[in-house]
Amino acid sequence: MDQSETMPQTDVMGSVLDTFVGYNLKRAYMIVDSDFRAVMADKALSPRVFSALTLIARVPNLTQSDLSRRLGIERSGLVAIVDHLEGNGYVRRVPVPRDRRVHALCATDKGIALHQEAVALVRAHEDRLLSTFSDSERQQLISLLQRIRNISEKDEA
Amino acid sequence: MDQSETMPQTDVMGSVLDTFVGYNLKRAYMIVDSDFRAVMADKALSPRVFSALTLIARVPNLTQSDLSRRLGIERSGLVAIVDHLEGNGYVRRVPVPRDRRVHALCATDKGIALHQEAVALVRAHEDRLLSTFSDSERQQLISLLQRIRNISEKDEA
DNA sequence: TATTGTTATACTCTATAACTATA
DNA sequence: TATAGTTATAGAGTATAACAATA
Repeated sequence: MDQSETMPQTDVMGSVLDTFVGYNLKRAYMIVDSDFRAVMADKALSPRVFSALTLIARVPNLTQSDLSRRLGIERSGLVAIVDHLEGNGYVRRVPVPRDRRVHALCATDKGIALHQEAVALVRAHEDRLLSTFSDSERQQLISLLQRIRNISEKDEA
Repeated sequence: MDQSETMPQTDVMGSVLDTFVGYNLKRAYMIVDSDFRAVMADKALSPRVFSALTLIARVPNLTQSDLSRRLGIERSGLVAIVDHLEGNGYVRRVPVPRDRRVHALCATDKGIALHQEAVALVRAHEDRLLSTFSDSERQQLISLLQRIRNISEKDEA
């Protein structure tokens, strides 16, 4: 009788958990996320605020609904983010005459400046954290992660 | 004068965000995490409870401190997880005579059975979600993610 | 003194539902 | 009716600090 059918193997060093993509994804995500927060703490930019500012700075006249779709978060969750950016003078909610329900999100000069500083800081943070990765390995990782992102876009369509 | 020095490029299709490892990591993580939760909902196993049960089932006589170090979460956060597993009869906190501070965590037969079902379900969930990945691509992704995990272990040491 | 498990607490991110004002 | 922005609320997950029991 094969014991493996009735009993899980004990694993002392390499855990079964390490064979799951999801577990490795989470652990890696938490490391990168936590380093990001440490680096950006004095700019008061969390990952989500950074992402929002980046899109607002680079895509003119985004609406909040556009932005929520792009970032994959709910409209309701975006309100606090835009409040924060507007409260610190990085972004303005500009009324749109042809549809008075929507606000166009426009980065101020101060917002553009912060965006540029922030991108440089985030690049430096990733360069340092991933200093043992070759350019090709880093690109490979990004491609594989984008494959996962694309799977879910297919499901939605 | 080079405009790229003073103005960020606008990006309409592929965003700068897509060039950051962290952003892709987060988006991919959220997709896998959300699919995991949907699949495991009727077993009431969140990712963290699944991970805890898996280690408890496979590593005999773990203490909570051991487990928290293995999972990379605080001891305080583990209490609710073990409470949940113990409350449902999957795990017992067994007193250890030689050190009365610690509890050995032991999976019950019911816990072992759930663990085995759960591992099969999680494997199926990843096989389905990553069905466009070859075995080698999947292993490559895991290896790259483990490289990130190892970076941080180095920092801790 | 240090460690184990625990409690209390708070913060971030996220989601859902319902509201309002427009269209 | 449907959509944009908003509010209220709740639920995970995480972290920090402090405590009692024990080493």
